Amino acid sequence: MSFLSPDSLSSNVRAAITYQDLVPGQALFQQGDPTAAMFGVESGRVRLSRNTSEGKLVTFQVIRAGESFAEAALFSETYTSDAIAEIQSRVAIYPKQLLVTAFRENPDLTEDFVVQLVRSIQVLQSRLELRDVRSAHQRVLQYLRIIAEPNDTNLVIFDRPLKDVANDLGLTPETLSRALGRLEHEGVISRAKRQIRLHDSAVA
Amino acid sequence: MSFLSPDSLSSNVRAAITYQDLVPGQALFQQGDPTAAMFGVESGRVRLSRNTSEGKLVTFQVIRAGESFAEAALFSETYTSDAIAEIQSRVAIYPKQLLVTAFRENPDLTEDFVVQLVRSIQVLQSRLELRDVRSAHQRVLQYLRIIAEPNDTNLVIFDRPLKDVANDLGLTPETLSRALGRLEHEGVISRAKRQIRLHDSAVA
DNA sequence: CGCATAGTTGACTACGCTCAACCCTGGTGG
DNA sequence: CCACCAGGGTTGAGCGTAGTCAACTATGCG
Repeated sequence: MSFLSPDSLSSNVRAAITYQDLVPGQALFQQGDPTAAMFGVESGRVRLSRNTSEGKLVTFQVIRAGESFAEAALFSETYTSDAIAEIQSRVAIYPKQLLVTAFRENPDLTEDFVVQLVRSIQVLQSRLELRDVRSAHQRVLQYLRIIAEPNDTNLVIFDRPLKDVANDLGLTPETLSRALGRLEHEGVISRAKRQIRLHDSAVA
Repeated sequence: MSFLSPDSLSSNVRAAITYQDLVPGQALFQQGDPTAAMFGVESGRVRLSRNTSEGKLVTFQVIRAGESFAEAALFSETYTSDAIAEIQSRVAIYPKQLLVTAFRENPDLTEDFVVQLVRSIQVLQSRLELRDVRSAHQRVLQYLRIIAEPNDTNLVIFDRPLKDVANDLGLTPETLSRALGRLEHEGVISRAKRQIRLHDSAVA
């Protein structure tokens, strides 16, 4: 990614970046914590989520290697969600104050930063839109289409348990399993464990 | 609001701002249109929404007088949603290129802008979280709590049809009606048409 | 006064959730 | 090498709740 790549930062900024390793399930920060920094995932996978009062887990975004997160934290007093490592991960820490001052001197950096924010908004919007699809198998199909689109290849490979995917979709694992089964039965997709191929009939 | 208030803009920027009046139902822009500007609502009410392939209407945000919208458009090629006037409205038009250059010269303005973006993200996050509450009456209650919180008074007054509110919540008007009826019956709220009072038992 | 729209209520349906049992895989240790 | 185990995934049965369709009332506006 271009944003926050080493050569886009001045040396003094680069020097202030530290790193942290996280074990699976470890929290980097929690909702309500005072904001101290934004982060980039060097390796592994971090989930931004929140626990509702009813005990449900709402996932806002899943951050993978090369992506940044908690951009919004730079302009907020506290974090608005939890950040949990789903697997062993390594994150880069960009101290808040440091970046804010860097932005004031470097408009290009700022612009890249804003682009990231906009991207977050768009991700959240599609997630919200997805939730308005009531029928489980339509929602799953839509989800697969969204994931498959960028690659353009009609292949979707999940790198995490289907039960997590189900949760992202606002479904139970059982319902997701049945939905996938039905889609396969209808000939819309074919699948081998976590690899799913969308047939042409799924594009329509 | 502080952002884009007249005195925070240089005179040449101010001069380039134009205005447009919208009749109820009129679209200011539609998803896919090339982005030309961001906007502020001078008076009236504008809805940012999208029509799904299944014919549903997903509302991302409702913009009221004094608020700005389509900030994300400044850093995107096309608009990602429709902007529809829900009632007679007047919007200020801030041309894209103009603002982008203004940002490069005015870090304070940029920071205010970013704060707006962050706010959008937080709004979307709570909307998404709300959707994870399955039971209708719990969801409605949660929604009322969120709306009531800032004012701190336990009174919620809707300025638009309940069927629109229902749609925001991902419910049908019938279900919302029943949910409100039930909450009232349980003594959690009391209501007179579109005015709703939350009782202390609703805070828990 | 009459029409259109919003809101309410009722009966029925359908779909996803819950709970439970079962299979399958990968990993661990004897 | 196999026995065991834990977690993920699948399948089944039954239930509950929100959606749907319809009829009716209430409200606002010409």
